[in-house]
Amino acid sequence: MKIPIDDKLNSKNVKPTAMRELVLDVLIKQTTAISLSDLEQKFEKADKVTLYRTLKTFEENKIIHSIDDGSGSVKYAMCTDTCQCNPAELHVHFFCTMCQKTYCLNEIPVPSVSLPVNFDLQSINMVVKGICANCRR
Amino acid sequence: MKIPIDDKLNSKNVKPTAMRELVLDVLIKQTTAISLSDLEQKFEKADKVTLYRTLKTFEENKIIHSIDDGSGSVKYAMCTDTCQCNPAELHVHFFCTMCQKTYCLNEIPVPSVSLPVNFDLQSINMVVKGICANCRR
DNA sequence: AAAATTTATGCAATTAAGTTGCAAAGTTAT
DNA sequence: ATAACTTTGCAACTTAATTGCATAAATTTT
Ligand SMILES: [Mn+2]
Ligand SMILES: [Mn+2]
Ligand SMILES: [Zn+2]
Ligand SMILES: [Zn+2]
Repeated sequence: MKIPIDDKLNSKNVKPTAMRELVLDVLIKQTTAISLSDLEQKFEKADKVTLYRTLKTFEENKIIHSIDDGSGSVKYAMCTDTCQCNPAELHVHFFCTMCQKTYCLNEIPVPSVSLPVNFDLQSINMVVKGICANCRR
Repeated sequence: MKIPIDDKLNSKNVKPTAMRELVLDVLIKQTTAISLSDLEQKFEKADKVTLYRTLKTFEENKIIHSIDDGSGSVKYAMCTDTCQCNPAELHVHFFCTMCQKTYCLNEIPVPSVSLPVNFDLQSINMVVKGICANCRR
């Protein structure tokens, strides 16, 4: 199949199967994060569980990251090329209450917060809700 | 029943039924946020749906606020006396990955973020994950 | 006070997301 | 070619959240 897609998979040590190529192709083309059921609807006949496991595999291998945007279903989006998914490089996510789309605001890092004494930070999830630029106009 | 509890309910225009008094009493005593099923387990024989609707009523009337801490079940905690639940007074929440408890960090306001142009902010959910002071020692 | 109306509660059932078990199909190594 | 391992597809299950509806309780009207 397409060379850059296989390259991506190989570089993340994920074996490029037909299914994975198709899923990664869909993911790369997204401008906003998608859920498992969004993904399911992009295929005529693909099993939800296979898609589910494909997403899990991609996530484990840092091809994508998952986003809990509070909408009730977890969304997934591509990691940036340099992303190591560590706490220091977390970015803010934006959920549009009008179009229900979830955006990675890759340019906007999660601000640091000072916790009460003896509270240890592991990670932060920051989701801004509002109206996106597309819906705004 | 207890006067202060009924006062609280009345002040928020929620009719003080026996069930609501019991539920509010439990909520007031919590030091960390609790889920519907946590609440259910605090009663011998109480219907989950009644508890569910009680929480919804409390939330609508700003007696409590709900917290999506990413644990899979929504948590609830008392609003502060002065809370109007508007975006300006949102606070950070902390989820301990060891004891699974969710804390309201009422003293820590959610930091403001500057969004891309034409993105309108409605609210922010900021959940910090880590180890709490109790588990730390 | 009785009747009518509204509100709250309890039980059954449903929805939807996420997840697991297992067997069949496909792939890679010997 | 055989064995070992990986991936896929289907069925089934789990859990949180939610709805419908009938009964019970409280409030209002007559
Ligand atoms: Mn993202
Ligand atoms: Mn809180
Ligand atoms: Zn939008
Ligand atoms: Zn803890």
